[in-house]
Amino acid sequence: MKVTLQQIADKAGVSRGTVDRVLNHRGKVKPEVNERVLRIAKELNYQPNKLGRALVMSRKKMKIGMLLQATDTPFMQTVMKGVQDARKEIEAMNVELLVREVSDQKTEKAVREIRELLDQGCQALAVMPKNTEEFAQLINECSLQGIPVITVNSDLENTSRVCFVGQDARQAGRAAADLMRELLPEGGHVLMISGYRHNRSHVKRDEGFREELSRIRPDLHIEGPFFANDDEQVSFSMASEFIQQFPADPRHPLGIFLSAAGVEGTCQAISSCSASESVRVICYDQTDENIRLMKEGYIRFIIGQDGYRQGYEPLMLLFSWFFYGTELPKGERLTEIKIKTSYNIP
Amino acid sequence: MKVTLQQIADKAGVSRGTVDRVLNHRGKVKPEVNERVLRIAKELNYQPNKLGRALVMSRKKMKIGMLLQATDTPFMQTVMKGVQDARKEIEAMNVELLVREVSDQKTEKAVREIRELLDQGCQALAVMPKNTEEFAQLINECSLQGIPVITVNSDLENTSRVCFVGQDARQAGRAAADLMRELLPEGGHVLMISGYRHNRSHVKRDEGFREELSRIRPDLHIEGPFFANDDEQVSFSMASEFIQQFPADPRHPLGIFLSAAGVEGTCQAISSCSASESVRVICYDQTDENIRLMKEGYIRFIIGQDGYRQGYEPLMLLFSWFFYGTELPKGERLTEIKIKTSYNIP
DNA sequence: TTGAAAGCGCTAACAA
DNA sequence: TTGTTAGCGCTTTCAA
Repeated sequence: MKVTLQQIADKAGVSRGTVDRVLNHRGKVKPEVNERVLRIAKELNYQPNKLGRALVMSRKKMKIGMLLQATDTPFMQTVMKGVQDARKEIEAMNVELLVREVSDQKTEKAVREIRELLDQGCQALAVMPKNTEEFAQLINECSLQGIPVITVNSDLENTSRVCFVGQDARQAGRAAADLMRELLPEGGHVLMISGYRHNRSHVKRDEGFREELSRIRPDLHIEGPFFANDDEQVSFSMASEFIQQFPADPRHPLGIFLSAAGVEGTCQAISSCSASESVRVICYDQTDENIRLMKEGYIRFIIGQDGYRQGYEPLMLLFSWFFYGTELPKGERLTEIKIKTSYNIP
Repeated sequence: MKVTLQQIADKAGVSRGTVDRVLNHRGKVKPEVNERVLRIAKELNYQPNKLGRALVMSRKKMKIGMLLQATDTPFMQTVMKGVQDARKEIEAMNVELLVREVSDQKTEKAVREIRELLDQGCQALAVMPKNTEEFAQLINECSLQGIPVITVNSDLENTSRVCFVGQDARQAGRAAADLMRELLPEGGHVLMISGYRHNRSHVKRDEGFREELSRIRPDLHIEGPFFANDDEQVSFSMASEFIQQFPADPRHPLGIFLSAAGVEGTCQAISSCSASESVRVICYDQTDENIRLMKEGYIRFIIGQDGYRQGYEPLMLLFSWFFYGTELPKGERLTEIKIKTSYNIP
């Protein structure tokens, strides 16, 4: 049988209340009592019972806030699934979850949303940050007030965010390069289509890919990266031009690497050139659309970043921290770099 | 605020006890009261509070039993990690976990262990089964007694096991074939080294691999599968002979597919032939040893089956079922087929 | 067939 | 500085 507060209290000749005070550092306790209780707790190897604590906590009104970006993209849908599941669990325990979304690129809009979250009394925050100074300062401000912030998907180093949940984008780029190496013939051509020049994830993937591919396959010719700004029309043009520029056949295929959106446009280009047998595509994010295109034979590999976990884990970490008193992890919690083919995708 | 038993009781003009009786089908209740309570509960969308229930349950003495096989293999170490983590969570809630291990191939030994688990009062079971009639009957027997059984790693279809947690072995074989297709030159040679002829997972992987590879790369020459019976000496000989038999160079490599153990022996063979540049190995299970061999450059791809989850999930499912009253899932819970390269492995 | 009450382990408000 | 007590939501006696 597990050891309880009461048992410690009995052994120490004090009341439960005092033991609670000692173990949780609330209120003043006579030093000698303090020490005695601490010693006995250690002797008995006391582990607080999560359920007891939780039952009490569920009486309080706690709020967790979350800020998401560009929730209309397919990848974000995956993240949202994680958020929804977390919401269910969290709300069952009587904790409120406030989710805000910003779709445009304005920092100020995002900052305002966070302030509103704070005003509404959120005691913990999970945010997909903008990479600006103003935003970084806001996060530091929160920490100062004792409100832990977890960054999601994209990190903000050098702030006092408590941890980061997301992918190592550069390594994800390298992993793609390592797969591409197997797909192309001696002296083959690769086109790199990226997203936004100012998006760190995109750029890091590009860097990782290019640096690793030119190292392990110096014979290949790498074009780009070109930035399609998530515009399918643009990626369509880029891919079309590339395919028409270089001759290819099924035995000597071309490669296309996409570090962001633009997959649909690229595949349409391949389709309209009747080149699906002679172009090998590697792209990111296990979205429904990408999965479909892979099953249709346009995409060879998808690199996944476990969007579900990015939605689910930050919230559950904050929840457990408050509710069960678990420690918040520090530093980076890198989500798995998933390699998906049509054979291991749902 | 969440709706509680008491609120329903108030609204129905009865006591909490009666509401509990109605909602959980315990004891007799006057039909009209029964109906009224049910209606109100639905109206209010009553969801029982897990914590309240759990706190009461933690008073009882519950036991979960688990039967594991061949726990000395590296793969099983991964499973054991999952078991240990589950144990920690489960025991924190005052539920006992009894784990038994059998190392030999005897069915009767395993059956005896299960009977002992039952004698000791286990109310739920997770087992890695033997594929025998006797074992299947034992599982059916348990279900008859109201003891749910979850099969782990290897399934026993046509029994009344409540669900299965493990990999789709045949599909995992196909996934390997799809990777191998990219690694070998026109008319190349592949060696298949398997484990035990009577092990269903091994055989299914073999079947999936062979069937898919010969479909998508009919030009390749496939040797085997040969059964090494998890003996590194044997796999060493097989691999050595294969490498010596067919000429190869880095541009025209050979392929070796291992559906079970024997990886160490195979890599030693490659090493002693100085052929690491010209042999491409695909094997199973993300074990420390395999990871090391991959980092050393002997293995190109590892197909993982999420052994951790196989240890963790069955136990947590049974625990939540008993403790929180959650439903047990039916059918197959297939663990992810993970494709690992040296770029996405820890 | 039903109600009342005890109690799971913990926190927090109040009293001393 | 410490002890007492009232719950949190639920299950489970024990009486009625």
